[in-house]
Amino acid sequence: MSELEAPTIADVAERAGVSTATVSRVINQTAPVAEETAARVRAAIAALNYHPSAAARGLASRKTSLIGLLTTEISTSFFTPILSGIEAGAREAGLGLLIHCTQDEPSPGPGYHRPMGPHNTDGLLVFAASLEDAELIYLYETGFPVVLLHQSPPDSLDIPYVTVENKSGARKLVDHLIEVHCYQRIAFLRGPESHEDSYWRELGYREALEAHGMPFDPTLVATGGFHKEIAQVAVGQWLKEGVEIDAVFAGDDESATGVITALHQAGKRVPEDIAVVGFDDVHMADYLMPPLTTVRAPIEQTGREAVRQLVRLIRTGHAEPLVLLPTELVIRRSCGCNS
Amino acid sequence: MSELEAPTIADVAERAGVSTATVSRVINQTAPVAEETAARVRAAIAALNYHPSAAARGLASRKTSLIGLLTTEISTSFFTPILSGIEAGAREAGLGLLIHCTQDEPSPGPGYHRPMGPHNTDGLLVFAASLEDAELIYLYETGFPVVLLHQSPPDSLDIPYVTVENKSGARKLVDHLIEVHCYQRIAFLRGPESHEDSYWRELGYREALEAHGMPFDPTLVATGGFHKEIAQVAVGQWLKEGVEIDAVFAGDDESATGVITALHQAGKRVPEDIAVVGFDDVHMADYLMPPLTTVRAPIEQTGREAVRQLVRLIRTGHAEPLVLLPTELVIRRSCGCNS
DNA sequence: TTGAAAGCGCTAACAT
DNA sequence: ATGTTAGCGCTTTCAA
Repeated sequence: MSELEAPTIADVAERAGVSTATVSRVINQTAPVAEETAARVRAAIAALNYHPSAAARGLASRKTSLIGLLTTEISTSFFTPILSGIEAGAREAGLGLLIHCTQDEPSPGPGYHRPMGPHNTDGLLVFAASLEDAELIYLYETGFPVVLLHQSPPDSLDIPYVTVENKSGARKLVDHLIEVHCYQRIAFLRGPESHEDSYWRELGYREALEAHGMPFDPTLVATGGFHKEIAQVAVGQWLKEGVEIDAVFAGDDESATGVITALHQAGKRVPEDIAVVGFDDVHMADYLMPPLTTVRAPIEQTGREAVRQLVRLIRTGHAEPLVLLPTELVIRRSCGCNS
Repeated sequence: MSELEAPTIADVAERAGVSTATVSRVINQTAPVAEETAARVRAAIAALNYHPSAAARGLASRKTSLIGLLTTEISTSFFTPILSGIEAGAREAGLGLLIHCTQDEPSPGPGYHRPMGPHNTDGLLVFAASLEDAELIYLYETGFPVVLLHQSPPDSLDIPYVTVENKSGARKLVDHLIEVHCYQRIAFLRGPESHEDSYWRELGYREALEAHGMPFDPTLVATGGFHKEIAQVAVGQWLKEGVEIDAVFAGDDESATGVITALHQAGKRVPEDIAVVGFDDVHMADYLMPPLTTVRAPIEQTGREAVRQLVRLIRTGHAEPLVLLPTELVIRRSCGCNS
């Protein structure tokens, strides 16, 4: 447990018989160095097991080599693959990843302690509604690189954002329910208000109904919160009230799980009595009983792509204003197909 | 997009009419400051929206206020709650969290670039086998704070570690299978070798058999890899070979999902024909068909606790050598109960 | 209770 | 191709 002092660039320079500037040059490949000299430096680095101090480097170069991720959730089946994609993207870009979950935190009033920002990162990834608009706007005006994930920018500022084709995915899904299975009474479960995804999915749902001349019935819409338990009680409520339902579009796969469970508990068969479909195609979707018909959203890619855009923004000052990743219908059995 | 220069401590000092030292004192509460002065400083900080540079602070104080997390996986149902606990723990401790997934990376030969260590963090959380023993030993000898998660230290060094009571949990589970359900041929699915958890669970399995005078039969053990697909094919293999099985202890819930699916596909009923039990009690466990009997491992707490120990280690130089979180049997239906 | 000033370990501009 | 040196923005003695 002896607190050994870590070697500094000066130690390396001394051992290699060069100046610290030269050591810096071979480390950062920022200027040509004679191969023989470079070799000596590398040897010294290896011998001393030298690793440059991130703080010193950051202070001198004014960059942290870190990106930050602000999120509202962390262990949901939806966010988890996104995080995976982000981590992989950051790693590939040679950037460290700082993460922070925003929960019951004070609004940015006076004395607000920003967990991440220009003081400790080179750029920020902001998932869903994890940052107040005011903060977002402040960062934007300040010229700090930010990319939004599954959320559009406030005040239509041109902050780049990446998300999936929610509306058209939902549209395809509900079209399938109507056209192939001829379901008439299709229910929809909303996600939490903080998820813009839910808003677009509902729009797709409504468009599908309208396109087929079917009325939008408010009694067929409830809140599932993108959450198993919440969806479960919502369905229980419908059942108790005797609402007539042919199929339920659960908003996401997580909710679909709760819906299926509620239906089973009520003695209903899926899909014979009531069909169920989800959205996202999370890992579990294929393992539910019955296997879940859903929309594949490339959410891991969403994370990777967000990092790519953020890196572009950091390095060039520009990025794609909007990246919309395509979604794809995944037919399994819960909709009534293949059964 | 104007690249505004961020205010420095000097700007704050000037605006408040004090020295930078005083500003530092009110920020860090490192020495008494007259309340009236402090108020002026705080006002200046708020007015300028000042946030101290992490790099400068780190360089001067020789601490980063960051902890690092090294892991082999990130989006598994097992790791996800751990991460959640770690993030919450770090947030509560006022520390930033840096995460890095170690995948197909070069061994620490010459020129090895350590993603995290003394150069960029105050301490490290190491999950499972995410860091080579050599590196671990080096960090240990260097006196750098490290806490292990779900893994014991190499060479029995006294590096603190936290994990769950795998062996006794498995023992209780298999005891239940034997004593309550009288299953004779109980199969076991191993996890990946990199997961020490699997080793201890197997030990619990073997002890339970032995305690009941039942032979250990190698043909009843295969590798499920803590993975749905792998478990699925392992079970398929058993079925194809006609191995007689009463129940399978899947190693973890993830595998159990694959086992149940394989059994369903083969036309077997769970638990009537073959019972299935898991380990971990992940979120999905209660939503499988049938609901999964398993062992509740407080894995989110495991993450929180690891952070607590790491913080202790950083601040005091000492921590609990071993924290073993208790596990608890969760009886649902897949074992044959309540059906 | 406060200020002055010396670094912390790097990078980068400027010399040579 | 390489060395010198002036900061980067803080914290922390040391004085006052």
